[in-house]
Amino acid sequence: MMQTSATAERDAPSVRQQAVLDAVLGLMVEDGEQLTMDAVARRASCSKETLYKWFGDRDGLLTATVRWQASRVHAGSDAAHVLDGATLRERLQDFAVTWLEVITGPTSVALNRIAIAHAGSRKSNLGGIVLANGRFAIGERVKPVLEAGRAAGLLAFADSEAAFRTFFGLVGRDIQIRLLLGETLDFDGAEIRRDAGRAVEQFLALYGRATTDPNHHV
Amino acid sequence: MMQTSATAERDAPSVRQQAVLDAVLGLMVEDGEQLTMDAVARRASCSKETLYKWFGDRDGLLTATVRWQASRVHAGSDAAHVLDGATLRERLQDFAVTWLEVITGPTSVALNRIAIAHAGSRKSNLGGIVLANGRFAIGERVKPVLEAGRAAGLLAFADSEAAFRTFFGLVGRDIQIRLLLGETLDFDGAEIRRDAGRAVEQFLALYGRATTDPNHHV
DNA sequence: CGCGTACCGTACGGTACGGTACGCCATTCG
DNA sequence: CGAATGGCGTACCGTACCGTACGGTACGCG
Repeated sequence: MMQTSATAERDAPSVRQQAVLDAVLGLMVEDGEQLTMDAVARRASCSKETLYKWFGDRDGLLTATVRWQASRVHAGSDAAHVLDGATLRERLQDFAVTWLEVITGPTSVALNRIAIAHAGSRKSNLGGIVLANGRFAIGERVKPVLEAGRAAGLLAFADSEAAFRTFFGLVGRDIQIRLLLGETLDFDGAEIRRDAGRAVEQFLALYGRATTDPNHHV
Repeated sequence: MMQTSATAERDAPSVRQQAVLDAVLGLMVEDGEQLTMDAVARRASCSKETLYKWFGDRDGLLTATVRWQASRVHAGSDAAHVLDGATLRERLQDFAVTWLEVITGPTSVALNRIAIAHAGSRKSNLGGIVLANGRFAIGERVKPVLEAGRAAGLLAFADSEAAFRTFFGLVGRDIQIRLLLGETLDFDGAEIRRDAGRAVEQFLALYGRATTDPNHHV
């Protein structure tokens, strides 16, 4: 018995399959309750049998969807090993803005809701995937910047993981849990930038050595 | 047709009803998946008919359970309007420890999972109840302390809500989302106290005016 | 003693949903 | 042009679970 496409395992989804996964995301965002296989098939204009052939079962479909969404977030590889104070501040600000934009987006909220609901049971750890591509992915990207900042004498900390976690807390605060619990906070870009700026300033106040260069404007 | 007990609405649950709600909590913690009315009836040694008579429907039972758990958390009313640096630090430390103990507890994790899963749909906002008794309740208790600290010249901030949210972020960081997503972090009391202490120090570093009294030991 | 009340245990109906089977059409390839 | 393949639509099955109905029992009260 050859599986026509073992997409459920690891392969990148085909274009048609991506359309299906986008349909799943759409349904998640609209109403996480009626995320049924029939609804997905209807929305994606495909048959349920195809869904099962491609993704195995419902969990496989959800897992593929989470992976698909995760694969979109990755972007912007990093360079610039030499840091001055302004650049460090700028990089941190970028991370904070990006992170806030992600977690306040309806897709992230819906996806995290599904993953958290699933985390109660044991099978198919969506939570692990979301964590790996969210919290941990951003951590692995921020920590080198922090360490570069330390190497440049701009930051002082012993444990980069601990430093990142503080940064994480200063940026996110109570926003994610409030959104997940159903509160409707509306963030425009200006608000996010303001929040991110405050978080970066606070982080630098806690961990900055030279209080960043004095001739820093705006 | 008189309802024998309109408990579903607002009254405090009877002792027998509390036992039922504790059974629900037990099932939530053990395995949020099989939280079925049959399972609750079996666990609580009562009939399903009684469940429906007392709580109306499944959502009513869940809502009553969330309220019941929420009613337990409230404790320790506050006094001490005059603050010195050591007392302020101690109060904040207490709040941080209490909060960390709550959110890392299995009951809180299970309850938040249920509420978040429910927050996707519209009906019966468990999320609102959890927010009101968790995030917002602790906020309303911390803010007066912060304001007293400001009145005593120990803290400097414009918006007590914003100051509290920073405190919240410094204390919780990524802990809650990681737990909700299924990661198994084990915190003992020592770890929690260490974390709380770090958060308080960082908060005071950001918002403290006089760096708290110099002859503060321990 | 007999009756009502409250509750337990359980069986049942209705329904929603995951998963499967099958008929049909379109495209492609020999 | 005929056959095969892939996929859509749909009907169908089994099951899980919500909500209800019903029989049986213990207890209080006239």
